[in-house]
Amino acid sequence: MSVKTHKKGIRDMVDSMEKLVALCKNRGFVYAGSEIYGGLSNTWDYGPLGVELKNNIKKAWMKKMVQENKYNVGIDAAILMNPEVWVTTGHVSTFADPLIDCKECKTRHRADKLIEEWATKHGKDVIADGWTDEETVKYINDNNIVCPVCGKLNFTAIRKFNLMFKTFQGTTEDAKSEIYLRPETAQGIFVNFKNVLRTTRRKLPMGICQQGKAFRNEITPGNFIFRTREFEQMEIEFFCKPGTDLEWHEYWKETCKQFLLALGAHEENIRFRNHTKEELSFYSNATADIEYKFPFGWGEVWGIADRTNYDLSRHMEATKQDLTYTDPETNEKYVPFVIEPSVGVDRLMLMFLCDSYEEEKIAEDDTRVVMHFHPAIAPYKAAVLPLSKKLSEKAIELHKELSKTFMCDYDEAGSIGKRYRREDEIGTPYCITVDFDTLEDNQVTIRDRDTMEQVRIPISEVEEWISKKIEY
RNA sequence: GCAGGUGUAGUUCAAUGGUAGAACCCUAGCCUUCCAAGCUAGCUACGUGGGUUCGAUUCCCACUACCUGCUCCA
Repeated sequence: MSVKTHKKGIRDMVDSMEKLVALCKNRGFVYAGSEIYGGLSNTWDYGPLGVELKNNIKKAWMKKMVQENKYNVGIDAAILMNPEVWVTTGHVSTFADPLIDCKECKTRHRADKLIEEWATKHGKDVIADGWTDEETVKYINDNNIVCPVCGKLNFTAIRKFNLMFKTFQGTTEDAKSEIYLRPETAQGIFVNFKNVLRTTRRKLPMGICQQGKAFRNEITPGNFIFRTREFEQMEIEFFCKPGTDLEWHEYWKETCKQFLLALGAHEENIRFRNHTKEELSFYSNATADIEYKFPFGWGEVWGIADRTNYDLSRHMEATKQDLTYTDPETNEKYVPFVIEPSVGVDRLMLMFLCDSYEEEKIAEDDTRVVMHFHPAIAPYKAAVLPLSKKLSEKAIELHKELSKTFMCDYDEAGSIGKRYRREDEIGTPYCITVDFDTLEDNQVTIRDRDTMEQVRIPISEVEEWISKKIEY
């Protein structure tokens, strides 16, 4: 994978998210959700430029992970799944914890754990798991179980935070038709493992790739599009032979990193963080996060986890289906181990927005904002700018032609310098100027956003020239 | 969900118990032959709902949204 870097120069890190959020809103990358109704907490809508950027990132991922990777194939599973899936994964039970807050010291506790801890201390053996809310509250009050932090007995009512969004399938709203919006895309891959293996006639190792929305009722979302309740994931479940998993884990760490670098991310803003033994899920062999240095601190962008054979084994238990793989050469039979590189699209987009942002000081009292997107992900690849409105006809003709191949902007309002700046601010890498000589020699000037260099080439070569530049 | 702060055009800021001004941005016109020129005109705001009041953007309450701290993670 070749690595292209764009102009680094003297570059001010976005010191506050506000500037970026303002730019996003102002130029049509990201708007606050449901704004004219007073908004809806932590929902964001992607505008005309935002959707281009996001789609370009998704396209790039598909290209690198599916099209160019010999092991991988893609699928797109349904958001709605059989609710039993989430029972198997533990999402139903784990996230139905009875939570109470102490009104005195504002700490939060699990009501059942509170009782069990108290019981243990008092030499009793009580399992409060599975009690009704009434039973739990009654037990706490009857036994005068106080807050372990402040020692007072003044709790809120029990609340259950289920991380999953619930809805109903069919027209009746009874418990039987209750289903969930998926809290992760991964399970859509696991339940299709057998289908994909058979229909593609693949051998292991094999990866299944998927992009799609997932929904989580996070208690604390925030930081713009970094953590939202509705988000989009790009996940690979990479199935391999047990014992080779750590090797593949390294392979995917490197592949993911190279992906980011190929799209122009600054290496100094990226780091790996390996999960400690305490952090690892009980079933995981290893997990490494790729973190990015956001204006608000280092944040996880890409999680690369070794999930062992946990998921497939659980699904085998629950469904009694055989999800083992038989090696066609050795006849060896095993439940594949899984490496899961999982990245949030919205986070990735935020990362590239931050990483591309530059506030360039031109004079004492004059700054311009330049978004240094890699041409591959830039919303517009080029803009056609007639030097004068008298040249509109020629310019419109060129714009129409180029638009057949890639997203191309057109602007004839205001001075040429102003238009350059407008394009700089939305990250358009190439500005094509149609001038009066163009009418004579059929050549145009292309200006590079990062280097400010200009080339003059025949109109007939423009499309190929730019197409070459946006390769990745 | 809890605590603290904030809420006036797209943005940054004013003023006011008698419904609001500016700059930048944006739009249109004139002008303009390569990096924010100029001139003219124009568009656009008191988060939402109650209450007090003759009258509320201003005072009070509730809600909502955003920012900052506690939980979780792509």
